[in-house]
Amino acid sequence: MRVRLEDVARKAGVSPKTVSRVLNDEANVTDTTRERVRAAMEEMDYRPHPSARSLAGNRSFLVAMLYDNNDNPASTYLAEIQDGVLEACDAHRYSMMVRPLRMRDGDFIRRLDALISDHHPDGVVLTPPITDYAPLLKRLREANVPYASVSPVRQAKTLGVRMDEQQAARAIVEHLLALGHRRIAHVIGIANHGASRWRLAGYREAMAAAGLDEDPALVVQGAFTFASGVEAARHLFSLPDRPTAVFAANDDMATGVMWAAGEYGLKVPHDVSVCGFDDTPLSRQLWPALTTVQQPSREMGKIAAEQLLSELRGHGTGKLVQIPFSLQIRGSTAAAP
Amino acid sequence: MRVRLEDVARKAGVSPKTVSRVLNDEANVTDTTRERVRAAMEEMDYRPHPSARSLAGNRSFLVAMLYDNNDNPASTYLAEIQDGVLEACDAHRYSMMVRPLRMRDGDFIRRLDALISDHHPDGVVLTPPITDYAPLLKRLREANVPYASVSPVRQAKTLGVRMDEQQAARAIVEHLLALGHRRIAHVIGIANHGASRWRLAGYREAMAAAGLDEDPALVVQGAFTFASGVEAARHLFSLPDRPTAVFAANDDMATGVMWAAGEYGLKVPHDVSVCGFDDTPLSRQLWPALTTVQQPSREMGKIAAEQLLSELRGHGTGKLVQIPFSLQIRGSTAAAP
DNA sequence: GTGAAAGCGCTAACAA
DNA sequence: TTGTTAGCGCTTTCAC
Repeated sequence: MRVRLEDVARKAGVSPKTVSRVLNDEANVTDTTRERVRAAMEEMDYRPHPSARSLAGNRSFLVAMLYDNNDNPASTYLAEIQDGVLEACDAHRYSMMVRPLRMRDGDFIRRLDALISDHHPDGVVLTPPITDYAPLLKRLREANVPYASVSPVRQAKTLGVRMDEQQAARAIVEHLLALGHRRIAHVIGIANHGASRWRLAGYREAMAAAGLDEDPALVVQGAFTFASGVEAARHLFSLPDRPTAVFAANDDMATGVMWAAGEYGLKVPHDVSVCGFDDTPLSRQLWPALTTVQQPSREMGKIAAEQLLSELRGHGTGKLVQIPFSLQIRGSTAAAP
Repeated sequence: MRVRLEDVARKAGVSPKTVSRVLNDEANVTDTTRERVRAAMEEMDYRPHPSARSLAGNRSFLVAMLYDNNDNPASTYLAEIQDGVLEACDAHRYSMMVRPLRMRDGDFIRRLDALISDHHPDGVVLTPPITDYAPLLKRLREANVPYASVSPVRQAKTLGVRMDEQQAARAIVEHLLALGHRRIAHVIGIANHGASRWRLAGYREAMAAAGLDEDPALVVQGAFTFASGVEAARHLFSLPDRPTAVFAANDDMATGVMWAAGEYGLKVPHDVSVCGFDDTPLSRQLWPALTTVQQPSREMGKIAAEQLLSELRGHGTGKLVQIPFSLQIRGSTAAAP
């Protein structure tokens, strides 16, 4: 019925252990033997039994992707990362499982422990905002489970992938400045998220470089959600001297800003320019379409998983890869009125 | 280190086999013995090793969720289903893996076979549109892999969950009729998707019941994407006698219709009413917010997985569960001009 | 109702 | 460089 390693060994005229060596790319096999075994595997369409492998070898060939589905309004972001992680795992014949965890819940660590003792993942991929949740990282190190992160805040000794969000934010604000805007507002994301901090810092950097003093009334707190964008914008548009442009820390909030503009009878981009960050599918579907920063989430997930796998498989060592950003200039930004 | 079944047996003063019986809810254990074993498991925080279980027992305790990420523009839909499936699997201590497959690709079946022989899932959950892809179903039956579906077209002998989409579509068109609309257009989804057929049928049923003859010019083909909605609407709005309301077969297309309305200088809902189907997060973020049909995707994923699991675990038999729909009346629909 | 022995398919440790 | 032996943690089969 099922082709076993032993069957391949018999066919290739070697011992089971040698087949195992070939299967695991171990040393100490001559090239000719290796080839002979490979041919036999191919011919018999041999598929190693994952449970037998992990039981005997004490490794699971499993990568778990951890995320917080509470603090992530834009689930397309996670879906794209997941796609990328999956692609990388598939390519290396690892399997992947997904694990929602909520930082706000008291049983975060208990659930993490359950994951580890139930499934024994060889490593995990962390997504914002849990990339920097200290109790999590501590527990992973104690349990000796390697991890790679997408957009981690602390970057020393961390594997994964990042983008220079601060530079990207600065660039998009400079785009507004170049259009002649001077009263530029910013809607901040959830406090303590790395993304919020970087994007705010980029905004400040651009404004300062243009010689503009920060008007505290123009910097308002949001929470990455559409509703928080609406609320923030209502505040901004009620100001006696309202902004001519709003840079929201993500696309969902930018959408909320555009909604609020409608409520106040302001035309985008004629009366007010609006831009966001992320380049979610939504941003292209709005009218006018949203100027934003492209984040290649899928690619980032793939890279993070690859770094983890290269760490696990011992080929050299995983790194923290930095990828470039790109601005998507669309209809929601125009010259200052 | 790790607590094994044998350790539990020793503590409870029984044989390993008896612990195994308790673990698997088998018969032939007295209640007192069962209780004693349970207590020992609890006390030692025993976690069975999944690989050992599946190697010895020839089952994987694994459910795979299959989807086509090609034909699914709204990935939040899949993400929500996934969340529900995961919840159900967790509750029954099954693990879940996700598997993108593309009907358009030639290697669909090869990739399915790879999934089966690599991971041996005990069952799979199917999502639209692959719920009715004949070669897939055939292969699953041959390989003896049970499946449950979300919104399958063929419903005889199928496990899973469904909603009466035709009635829902009829209801939303009746809402437009009640507002005084008579020239109501419909934008169809991808041909052959069950969703497209049901929603079109509901539209026709409502129009016919209102005594209105179908105007073929008002029924146009789309493809579930934003862009296809724009294109369809441009055609409709160019008509000499344009519709006063448009029912698009999903929210993404409805968004495209709203975009096109802007291009033609038409105000929604003043000049034209627009409604969709699905109640994606997007639908609440538009301005005006979209009238649509709520589909509880997460719940549907959970129910489908539960039906599969109840089939797998032999507790009675899985069924095809029908769940109710609900209309979300928002700002994009109003009285006919 | 319960237990003893054998073995699932693979790899670790050691030997040759 | 290659093979042998033992065993991973559980379930099966079959005996009691």
